[in-house]
Amino acid sequence: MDCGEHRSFILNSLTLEDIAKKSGVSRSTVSRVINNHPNVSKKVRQHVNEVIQQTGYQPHLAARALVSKRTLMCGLILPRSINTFFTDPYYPSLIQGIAQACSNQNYTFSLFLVDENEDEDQIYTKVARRGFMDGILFQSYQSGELLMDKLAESGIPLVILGRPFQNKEISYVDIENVESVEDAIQYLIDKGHKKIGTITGPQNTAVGIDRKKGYLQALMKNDIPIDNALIVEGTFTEESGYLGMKHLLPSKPDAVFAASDEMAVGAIRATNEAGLEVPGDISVIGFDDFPMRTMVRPALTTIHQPIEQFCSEALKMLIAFVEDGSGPFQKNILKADFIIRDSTRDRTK
Amino acid sequence: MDCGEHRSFILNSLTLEDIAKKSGVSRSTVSRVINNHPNVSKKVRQHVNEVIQQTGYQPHLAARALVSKRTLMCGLILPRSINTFFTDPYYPSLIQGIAQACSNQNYTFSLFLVDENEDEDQIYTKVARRGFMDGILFQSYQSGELLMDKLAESGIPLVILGRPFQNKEISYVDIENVESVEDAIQYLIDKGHKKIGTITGPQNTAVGIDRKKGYLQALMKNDIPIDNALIVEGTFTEESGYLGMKHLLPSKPDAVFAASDEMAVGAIRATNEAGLEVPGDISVIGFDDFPMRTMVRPALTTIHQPIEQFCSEALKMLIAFVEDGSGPFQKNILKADFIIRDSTRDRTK
DNA sequence: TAGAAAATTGGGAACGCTCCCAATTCATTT
DNA sequence: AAATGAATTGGGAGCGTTCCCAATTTTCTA
Repeated sequence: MDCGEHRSFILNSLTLEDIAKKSGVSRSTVSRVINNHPNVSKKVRQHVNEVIQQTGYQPHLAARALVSKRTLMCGLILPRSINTFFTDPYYPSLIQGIAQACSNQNYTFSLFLVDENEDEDQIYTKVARRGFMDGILFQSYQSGELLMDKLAESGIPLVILGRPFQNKEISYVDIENVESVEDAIQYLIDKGHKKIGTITGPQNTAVGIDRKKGYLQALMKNDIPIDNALIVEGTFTEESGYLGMKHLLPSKPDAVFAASDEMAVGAIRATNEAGLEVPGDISVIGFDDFPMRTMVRPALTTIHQPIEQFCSEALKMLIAFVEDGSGPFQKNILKADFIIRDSTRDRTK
Repeated sequence: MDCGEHRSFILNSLTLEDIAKKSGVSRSTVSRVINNHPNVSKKVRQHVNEVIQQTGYQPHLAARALVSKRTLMCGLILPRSINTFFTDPYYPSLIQGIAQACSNQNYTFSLFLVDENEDEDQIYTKVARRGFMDGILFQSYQSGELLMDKLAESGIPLVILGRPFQNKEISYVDIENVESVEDAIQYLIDKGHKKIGTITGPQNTAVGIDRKKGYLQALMKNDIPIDNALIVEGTFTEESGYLGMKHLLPSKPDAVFAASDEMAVGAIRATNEAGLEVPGDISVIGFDDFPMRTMVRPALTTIHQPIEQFCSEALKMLIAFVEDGSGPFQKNILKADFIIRDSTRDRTK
């Protein structure tokens, strides 16, 4: 009778009923044990747990999802444009952060890379199917606005990563791009810098736009005229920072804010190649402070992007929507700290 | 009666039965239409399709999975070590490739980033749950062998990306690392290079080991003594290529094979900084040929990693296992072509 | 045009779980 | 010791599909 006793873990396909029989209780009781429902006597609970342990039983997720209307899975939608996805450490960082957050919350995430000009309907139907994803995390990107609207309209729990482009009533999480850059530029001004340049991010990204805005606002608040020769657009890559700085050097800036650390590193290289020193001749500030760029010399003064917190906040928001229904529009803006290291110096003394 | 006609797409939760009623046929017939079963009359099929279209009906995936025992989802397991995940363009490329392959095959993939020293049991139970993933793609990495064995043992369809470390009977797909590097080194020898150095990949990775092996074998076949001063270990990053080349330069190599394009780029930078030219003074060969590193000057002679094909082969293999059961151990080794560009030159004339 | 064969259709059962409610057991009170 | 109430337990129904088989309709053949 008990011929299956010798732990056949292989392709385990026990059901609740099997466990029930093995432990001499009912299916319902086993279910209660598994889901930690209170109304089970200590003795029974322990015994059932032992049986579960030794059989290696695992509830069938599809069956569970069918009745509970919850899959504990969420989708992460990212644009798949070659240049950003590979060269910008932001995406790997984001993926890592979301993976970590999901792991913490016992969620699983599926990654959807959408071509910027892919058919919206197609990806929409792929993502928003019933009994599939509990909710969607959606990286904001310019050409994704239509898809974003469509998803929002469908009623599936949705949280946007980074602010949407058009101002709309879809909940999102973002960081203080404008304010933090303003702080950084103000710091440069306070420390006696007179010609502050910037290598911006791409102006078709929200962060690219916002960080430039922070730069401009700081200058304006201090009545410093905007000099277009001190502004150049980059693509967040080291290479573009290098080229951007080469472009800026003839205008003789005494400080440059690069909208990413990668670009800052490139900018420093260009500066050195021109026979100038950082921070001796030019102060350089970056943005991101991701772990892998911390061992640059000189250590970068930069703005810390709280990516881990960003991801966990986003997921928490999403899970709240899943559990309580998408409430009213919410935004969650995280502080980004300005961190002073060795690539800037005080020019007032 | 027909009060729901005005397309309430929002939170669509129609069932097969609803569609059946609306189209005046039975649930079974609608199911046949949806799954393209042959036995449905043309007229009925068209009518049902219309109803499906205008209601926006989508089958409930959990319900479907419950009976069909298939979720059309697969897991991709990658190690989450900071340095490789962020700095090596291989991982983004792989993720992109798998995403593309899955999209083509109508699969969805979930990404699992596992800490190198995470509890195997925990991640195992996360991944190998019933009614969850149809199969698993598993990036080979040294400390992942235990988890890999465990998954293999569980009977879940499994394909390893890159060869396992210990030779075992688990199906995998790989590229010809050894052979392709041998070809490249042979080319250098044929073109009159006398002192060929290498910047290897990390020797705790299979590709790092294999590419070094290719280098060594080529030298041995040509009776060229191995000079340890001409061998240095890198980490696949540009920085490590730069440092590696600095280390090699005192030995005056006339050619260097770097186990990744990133390292090759760093090596060229170090060469130039030392006042030497590529390929004038030193020939440099890379490995990867990923799209984002093609605009380097001089254009890199390199070995093309067929990442797209690699991913699609892996997924095809996995799907075959899902459909027909994991057959006997298989390996699928893809050719990696040697591509001659401008970073090497002929020294025989 | 009857009868047989083929094509189409409908409904029951099952997948493995959760949830509800009724039944049972146990502890408590008078 | 009986009555009351609380804690525990078991079983039915249902989640939305697919699959099987029987029933019905259509088409074909003699």
